Amino acid sequence: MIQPIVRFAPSPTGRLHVGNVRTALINWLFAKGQGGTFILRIDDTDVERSTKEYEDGLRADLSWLGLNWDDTFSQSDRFGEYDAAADKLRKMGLLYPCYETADDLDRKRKIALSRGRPPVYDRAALELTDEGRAKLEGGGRKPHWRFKLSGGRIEWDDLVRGPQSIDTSSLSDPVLIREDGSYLYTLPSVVDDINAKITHVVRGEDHVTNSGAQIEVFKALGGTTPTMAHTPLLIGADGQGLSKRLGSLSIDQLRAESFEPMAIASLLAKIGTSDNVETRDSLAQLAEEFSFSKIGRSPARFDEAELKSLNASILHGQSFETVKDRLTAIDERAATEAFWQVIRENCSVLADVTGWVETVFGDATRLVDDEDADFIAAAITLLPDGELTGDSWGEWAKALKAETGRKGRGLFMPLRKALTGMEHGPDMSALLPLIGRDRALARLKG
RNA sequence: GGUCCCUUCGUCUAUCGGUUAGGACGCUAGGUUUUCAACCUAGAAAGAGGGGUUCGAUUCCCCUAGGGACUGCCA
Repeated sequence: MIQPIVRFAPSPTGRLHVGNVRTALINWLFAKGQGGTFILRIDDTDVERSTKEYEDGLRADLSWLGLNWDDTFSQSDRFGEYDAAADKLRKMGLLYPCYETADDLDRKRKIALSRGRPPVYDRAALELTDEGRAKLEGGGRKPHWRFKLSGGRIEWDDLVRGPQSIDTSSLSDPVLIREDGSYLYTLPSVVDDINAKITHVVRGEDHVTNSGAQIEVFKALGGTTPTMAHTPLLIGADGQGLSKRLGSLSIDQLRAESFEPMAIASLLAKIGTSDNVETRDSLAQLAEEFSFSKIGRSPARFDEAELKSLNASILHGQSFETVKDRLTAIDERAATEAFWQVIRENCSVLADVTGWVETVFGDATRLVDDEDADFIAAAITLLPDGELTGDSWGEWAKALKAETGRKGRGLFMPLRKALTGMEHGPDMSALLPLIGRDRALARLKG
């Protein structure tokens, strides 16, 4: 098999969100699993909405996830190529000028809809005479340009959806060039795919009908049509489309919330597939397991709770060395091996350490029930002398048991609450040395 | 309105006409741990509804319902 060449082609008009990233990830996993090439193409033909900041942001997001690209380029550098392709289509009679305004088109659509007809462009511009066109242009009107669809059926074998057949007569001729002369993504995308020798176009199923039209453009330009794969879209935990809640699911925000890249990658790679949703250590591992045949046809559910639990399991296996720098960034006091070993089991995201820093080193709120007051008083006098060690907790509990007759939960829970202000948390025998003698006494005394 | 896609435990899914409908996560209970977590064991938990075809339908066909996508001078 030839090695695949794929591309991920975001528009720098916003930050990457989980839906985008899933497409990027699937492209990457497929390419890398086959020893292929992953190209990052910046679709910035819409100069109005595209910004350098978003472009930088999207590169940062991909890099953070480990989705490195073998090659990258921007469409804004390639307008000459698109001009040449447009000329070629014009000469073939497949690109024709239209003079309707956006309002005109909107009105036509509404009328068609109200009559129960499909809102497809009526090709009125094709009826225009040379004189008619000259008159419009004389009046200062500039055309936008549409690609003339064949009207026949377009068929392809989709790697995810199987055999596809789209009737182009039910589609509007796509606008390739805006009135202001700028390109919509349809033509540049095809030109670049041909030029970069893209073998597989892998994107969300919201592009299925686009693919139908684009296949005709591929054929018109004499390029080989890439193999298509359209993956089902993501939906939220509530079963609704994700698009409505993009903001809360942007990659930079998940990063800010201190999620692990591999938790995100694992979840996005596994949901909607026949594999179990579990974490993997590396993208390479995910790539090895990737196959289009494992991807189902119904929408994949992205659940933040599931992400959190995957994240926790990654964190629990993380060595101190791998998180040391990030711990230091959160709080110097958290950056010790002993501290990390004790509290990591109680963190689902790394940012949770903040709470444990407070519990261990800060001002933990003392919690003592009235009926335990005497018991705590006894505990103060029986706290082992000298520096507290891993054995101190056991000795202390033993002494208290002998003194007060308490045992089990009634013995240790009042101590835990008095020392940490909580009913749960890491192992007390490990926690006690970290809290230290001075703070322990201060908290017991209140 | 039209076109396309989808519907199996709470969730992600397996099943290529005959199965006690399997697994994973989650959940519940017990064990273990002097908390929580982790771990071990056990358990509850599913074919959207209605018609066909067939000796037999989760599986094939049709209808209905529900969900998703597209129907842009967005990508």
